[in-house]
Amino acid sequence: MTVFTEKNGIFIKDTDIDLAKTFDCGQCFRFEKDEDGVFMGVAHSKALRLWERDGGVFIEGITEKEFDGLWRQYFDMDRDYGQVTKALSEFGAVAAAAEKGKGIHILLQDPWETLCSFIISQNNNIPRIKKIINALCALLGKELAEGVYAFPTPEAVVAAGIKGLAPIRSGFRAKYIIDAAEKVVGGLDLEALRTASYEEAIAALCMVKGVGPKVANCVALFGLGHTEAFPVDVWIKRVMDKYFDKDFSPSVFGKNAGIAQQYLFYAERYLS
DNA sequence: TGCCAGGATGATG
DNA sequence: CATCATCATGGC
Repeated sequence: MTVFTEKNGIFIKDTDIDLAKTFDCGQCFRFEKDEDGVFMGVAHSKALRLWERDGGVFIEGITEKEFDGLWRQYFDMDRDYGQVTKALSEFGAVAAAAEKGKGIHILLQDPWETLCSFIISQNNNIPRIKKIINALCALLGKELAEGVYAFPTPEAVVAAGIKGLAPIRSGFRAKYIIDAAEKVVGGLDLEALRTASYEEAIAALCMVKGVGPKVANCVALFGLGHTEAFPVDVWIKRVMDKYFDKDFSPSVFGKNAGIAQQYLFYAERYLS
């Protein structure tokens, strides 16, 4: 991967990232592609526009310094994803997952936003999840540009209260969102869970109402960077039982086990 | 343990 | 067109 500075942004050459799959694989709810192939969304309180071009990716309006300071980690550009797909492809039943998932990168998202988003995602479908999150941002988030809103701070959510959240129509999840916001404002240090063990992070996240092992696993993977975890006792077990041999061990994926998990999730709709 | 909590969506009758 | 099951679930 090489980064070049251009007139109004940076161009990343020699990367295997596929933006459509990365934004559409269920890890992220805030990016949309327009008819010209431009992806627009908000991450880490910045409005972003980017697109694929000449076998690489152009990101508008950022410098190389900003890329190295934040976006390189956000887009997980320094991992060898070839290793993940190679490991997956060695299991006959899920070789298709490796092929389908090729190009997915695991985004390192803001932990609070990730926690909130996956509380909203529980027992829910992607169109409605996106709708609720967009409504939440428009209601309580800072306006970054015309009609473009940052994800609201936990303080803003606490201030709104459960009645204040009524317009976003999150249903029974509103009380969980409030509890998460109160705990974060009250000192739950999500950043600190990045360096904690996966088990400690899960335990801490499950203290929040509405957060069980599945939601916690998503937050640990997408918001905290726990890419090494492949928890066989949550959702993934269903897929494993279906596609893997009984003696399969996720340890073959090493530090990329959590990423293999996401490839399977993305590909599962194509495996039958 | 089983039932319940929005509402969108796609399958089925 | 109506009805139903499902949803990366958790709480009580």
